Amino acid sequence: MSRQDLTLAEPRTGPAVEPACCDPLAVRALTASQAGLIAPLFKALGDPVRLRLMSMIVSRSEVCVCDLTGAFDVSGPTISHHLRVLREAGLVESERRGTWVYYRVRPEAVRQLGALLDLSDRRDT
Amino acid sequence: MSRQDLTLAEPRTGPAVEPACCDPLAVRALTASQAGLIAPLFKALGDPVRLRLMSMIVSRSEVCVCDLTGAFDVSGPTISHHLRVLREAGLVESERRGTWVYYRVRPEAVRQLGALLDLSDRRDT
DNA sequence: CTGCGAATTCGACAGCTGTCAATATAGACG
DNA sequence: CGTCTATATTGACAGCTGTCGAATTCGCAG
Repeated sequence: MSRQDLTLAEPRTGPAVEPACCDPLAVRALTASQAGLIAPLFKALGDPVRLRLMSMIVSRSEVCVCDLTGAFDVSGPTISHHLRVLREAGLVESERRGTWVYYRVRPEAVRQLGALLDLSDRRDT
Repeated sequence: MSRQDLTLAEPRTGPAVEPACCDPLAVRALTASQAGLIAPLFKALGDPVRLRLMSMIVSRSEVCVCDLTGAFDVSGPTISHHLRVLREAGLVESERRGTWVYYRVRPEAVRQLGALLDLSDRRDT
């Protein structure tokens, strides 16, 4: 195995996933352990509200929650819930500054997923 | 909007998503319609069994179902179910050849997701 | 301390999802 | 035809998920 052989041994404390995990899917199939670590990240992106939240956070450097809640048809608590899912997946992080809370993307996490989907070194097609 | 302004008007018949949809998340946030089209693709990858199935299919040119079922702890019908989810999301396609069924990746779909996660032209970080 | 606005947490509930066993379908081969 | 094998579909069920309103926490300004 190439970079790291995630044995899933040590109980992780940090946010869900290491910066570099696996070769692109095109290069080498995932082990069950690897899939178990990475699937939750895709799952977190698998809801339209969360995907759009994510896109709003990624496309800016930092976003105040107060700017997010207005952009959706769902309630404040629901936005909070989705932000929590993204945060616990390790895709974003938040910081309170006074009254407001700001969200930022965790670029390593996004890059990891992007790298996984890279088809450039596929055997064919 | 850059390439295509998905109005979600016409009732789609084909597999869920057009080859090119949106700018990378880093460039421009998704509209609700765009998010509604793309989130199901991420959702399909958001299960460990499906992610691993996907990785096995992508990393080969073509895979027989008979080679997939043995690699998991779950039953045959469950594998069939997950393959269906991947197929209906438009991530893979299948072809029957005699007794066996072969699955192939749909590279456009994977590339679309990968492009979405590209952070290279972000404003900062 | 009191009150206020921003954000989160709690509790509830309808609907979805992953799983299996049982059944069905589709070719291949006599 | 009839049977064997490979996949898929069906039906059922426990557990998860997205949503809301109500209650809570956290800073800040009086």
